[in-house]
Amino acid sequence: MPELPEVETVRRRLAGHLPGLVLSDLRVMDATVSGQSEAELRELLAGRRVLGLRRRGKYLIIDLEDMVAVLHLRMTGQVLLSTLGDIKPEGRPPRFVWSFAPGPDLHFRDVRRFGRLWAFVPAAEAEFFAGMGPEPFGKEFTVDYLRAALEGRTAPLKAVLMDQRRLAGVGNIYADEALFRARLHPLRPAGSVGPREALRLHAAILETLQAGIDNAGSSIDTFVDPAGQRGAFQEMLSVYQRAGEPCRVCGTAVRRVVVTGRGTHFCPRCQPSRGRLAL
DNA sequence: AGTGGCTCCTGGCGGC
DNA sequence: TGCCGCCAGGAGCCAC
Repeated sequence: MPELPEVETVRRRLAGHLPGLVLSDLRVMDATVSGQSEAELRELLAGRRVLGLRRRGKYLIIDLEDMVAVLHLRMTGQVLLSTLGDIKPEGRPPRFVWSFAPGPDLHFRDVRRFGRLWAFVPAAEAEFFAGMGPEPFGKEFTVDYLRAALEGRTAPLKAVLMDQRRLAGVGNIYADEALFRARLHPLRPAGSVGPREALRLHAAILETLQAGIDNAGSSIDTFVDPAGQRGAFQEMLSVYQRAGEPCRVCGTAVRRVVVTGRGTHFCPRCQPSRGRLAL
């Protein structure tokens, strides 16, 4: 599940290879990957030089001369670069392929086909990302911002953390891990979080995301970087997908509940509900 | 407006 | 051994 750390891992890898190359051609094997046709995408993108790579939340942004391409990996998206390792054919063809001159091919693989590609002029970018919450590592995401985002809300704390309009980049894995680190119960009403707890949560979000980036992401399911390498953060998870296993801090069995349709993992002892919840 | 439920998609896995 | 049905989840959409 590519979240901010996984997309950042992809961005850093590509940033060492793509800038300066010309996107010479592209082929779309699965038309559902974009609302734009292969011909439209080629018209907009082909022949342009790559200027750089950015990330916004879980979106990967490829800056080209006078044009922007945006890719969302969603659940199972993989970006593979042929110079970084042999791209071995697997059962399913890539959803699209970009060819660079001189040099490598970029394959976008995506088993569950939720990933999406967009292309537009730079002037359209602000509208594209309008309504998206601040970057966790940006200046706007302060403790005060977090407190205001939680204040008065009855929705589960975890649901607010994962709401991309409130905060960009946090998904299911890092929400569970950040809440564990902050010792906060995922089902606490967001508005019940006090000032000291918000301070802990703010630090926990940043520390958890940074640990994910430092370990090249979590390869829980299919995530690999553009060289086909797995991340290592899955080996350090405290609660995510550890239901029934002992908490690494206190030994209590990790519990699993469903919060807004998402598997949610927590330690009932380290993350007490403070009597507000019958759990 | 805030909240929650549904949908997309398919490989993998549990159950019988 | 084989097959059916269910599950995972980011984000958009819809209903209340």
